[in-house]
Amino acid sequence: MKTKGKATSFDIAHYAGVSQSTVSRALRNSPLVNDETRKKVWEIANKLNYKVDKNASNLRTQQSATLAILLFEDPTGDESQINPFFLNMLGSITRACAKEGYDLLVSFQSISQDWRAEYEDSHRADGIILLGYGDYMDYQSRLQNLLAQNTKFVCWGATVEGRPDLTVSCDNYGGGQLAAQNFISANRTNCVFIGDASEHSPEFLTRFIGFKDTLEQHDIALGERCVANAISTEESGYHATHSLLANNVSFDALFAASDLIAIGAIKALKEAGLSVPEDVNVIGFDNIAAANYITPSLTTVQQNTTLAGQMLVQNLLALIKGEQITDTLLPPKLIRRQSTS
Amino acid sequence: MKTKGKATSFDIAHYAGVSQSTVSRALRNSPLVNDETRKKVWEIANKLNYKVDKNASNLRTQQSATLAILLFEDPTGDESQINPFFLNMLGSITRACAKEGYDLLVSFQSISQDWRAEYEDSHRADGIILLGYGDYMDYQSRLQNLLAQNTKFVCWGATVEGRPDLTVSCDNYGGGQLAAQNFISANRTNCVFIGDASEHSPEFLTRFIGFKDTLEQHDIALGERCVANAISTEESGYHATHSLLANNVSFDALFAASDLIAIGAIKALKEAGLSVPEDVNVIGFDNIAAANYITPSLTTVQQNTTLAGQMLVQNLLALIKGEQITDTLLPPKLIRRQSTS
DNA sequence: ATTTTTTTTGCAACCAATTTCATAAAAGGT
DNA sequence: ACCTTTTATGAAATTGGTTGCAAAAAAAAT
Repeated sequence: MKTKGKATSFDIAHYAGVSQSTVSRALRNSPLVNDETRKKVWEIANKLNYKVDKNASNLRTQQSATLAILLFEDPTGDESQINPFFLNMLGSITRACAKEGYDLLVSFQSISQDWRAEYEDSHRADGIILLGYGDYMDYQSRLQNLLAQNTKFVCWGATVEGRPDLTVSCDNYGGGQLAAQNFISANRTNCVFIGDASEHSPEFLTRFIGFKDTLEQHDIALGERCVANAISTEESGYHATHSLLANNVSFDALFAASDLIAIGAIKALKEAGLSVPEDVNVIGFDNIAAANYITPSLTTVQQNTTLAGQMLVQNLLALIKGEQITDTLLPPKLIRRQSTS
Repeated sequence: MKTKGKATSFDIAHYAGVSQSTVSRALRNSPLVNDETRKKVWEIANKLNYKVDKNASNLRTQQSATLAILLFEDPTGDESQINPFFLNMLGSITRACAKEGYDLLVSFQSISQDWRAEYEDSHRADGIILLGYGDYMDYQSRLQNLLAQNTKFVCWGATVEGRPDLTVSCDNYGGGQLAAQNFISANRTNCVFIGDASEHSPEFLTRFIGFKDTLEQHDIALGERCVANAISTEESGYHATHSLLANNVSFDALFAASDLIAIGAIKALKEAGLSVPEDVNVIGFDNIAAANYITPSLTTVQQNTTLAGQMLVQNLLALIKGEQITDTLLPPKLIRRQSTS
């Protein structure tokens, strides 16, 4: 009982003495087949180590049971280092896909590169998840491609007014509030923000606004000089903080738009002879693994990556099914550690 | 010039005034078509946003242009935390696949679970990459499935004598040597090893043997009591070190089988009032991101994940092509940081 | 026993490409 | 001008399933 090459449904049909259509139905547990027949077919299929050919099946049904994830890398140079936050997301998305019975096609994209692959993948997968798209301005224009193709996709990122795509994001505004509240209750009112607070990085911008609004509600001002531009890397955080200090901006509380920035900032502070948290309280954003390992350990606004992955997949699947869905906002959570007093 | 639904090669054929076969040839740049015709077909294909249907193409050619990676998770409980080393590998494998024009199908497996997916995937992909298989004894028996099916696969792990699968691995023995040499030249001869030094974890075992052999070549003994069993988690490293100290084993140098173990070990040492590196020198293995962030920063044996990913993919592709290939050993490199003097 | 209804089954079309084989067109040789 | 070779093209088979439709078999109703 062994066929050369892989067994096909025809082989099973032959051994079971039924037609190939019946085999197909039996294996998909269609109610149209007799229980006895079904059992016999299944037995033979198992014996032959038979598996449905996905290509044939997908071709016929015009589905792929596959989602694609496009991970845009920060242009940090070092090839092998991916933003750990995205790596976590990748893990949870993979799991969420598996749970739903979907395969996940992973591809990494250089942000600078032309978006060919995202387009290619749109033909291999039922839907796409976009992660870490870099500069929002570039992203926005490229979005048009996907929209024009009527590709189903969801995106991890800020919920921007009038944005044409469907997003899942952390409540960045709320996260900024949490940070501000923490500083206020610790009586640290001399605050700075490190991160790109412009429309180029809507997530950072939203965090900043939540932070700023909350401070202002307590009559604390955040001057222009108290915002230092930085992208989400340790180096960038280091340099931004460094130049802030070099400009004689004095502060006792620092809110970084991401943990990587915060780690760089702490390094700069230490080098300047300032101690954390005594001289400066520091709060980051993301809760990457390193946040718990550095000294002092980093207080940070945690994004629930497990939930995020699930929601991205769930929403995408709903979108594919044609259901009407809306943007999703996930609750942030402040993780208190040593970098705040 | 717009068809309902996705454009097919027939649509292009129609607009170009040629047959569908010619379209297929033209798009694959077959030498059988006239340059003029080819150009015309390409133009129309571009205009129609046409992409070859992978399902149809793969079905016909009986290939998938896809590799699958099976990531076995450590049974650590916390769902969302994946061993960061493997996450890095995932990143570099993804890149290597992209470079070779292959898609990568990712799936996570609970080690305890029955290996169904690996089998399933063997039908969707041309080959499989296995990563982090947990207990080697269990793994070995399950390997038979893959071998029986004549599935093409490569594995990241120790090169074990008589092992039936093809592996790519770091030179674990050499890594152990590096650690020992470092201790010796720092005149630290009271060494311990933390990690499962048994055939259940061949990688760890090999690191241990390289370590031990080198010490013995310098007439330094490593007693039984100086090896504490641990799996690759921070907690496990913490507890192993803790019990070593509780048993009054004294030492001035500690080699951990992985960075996570080392991080846990350092925590235990600190709690016991021992300082690193003054009282105890510590060396880890892997060079995960956290190794650079902890205090003191961790001296460690780096595994080149970028190269590892490339070799895994390259070897697997060679295997698929039917080429004769052999196990690959990658050179380790000692990264000196603060945890050694 | 006969008709009606229900349950199972098989035939054949279909999905979108690749590829073999036959043939038409163009080029080359004498 | 005629035959041979080369080049370019199309018709049709093929890949392995899924599914609409028709028909056969079994069960139920009269």
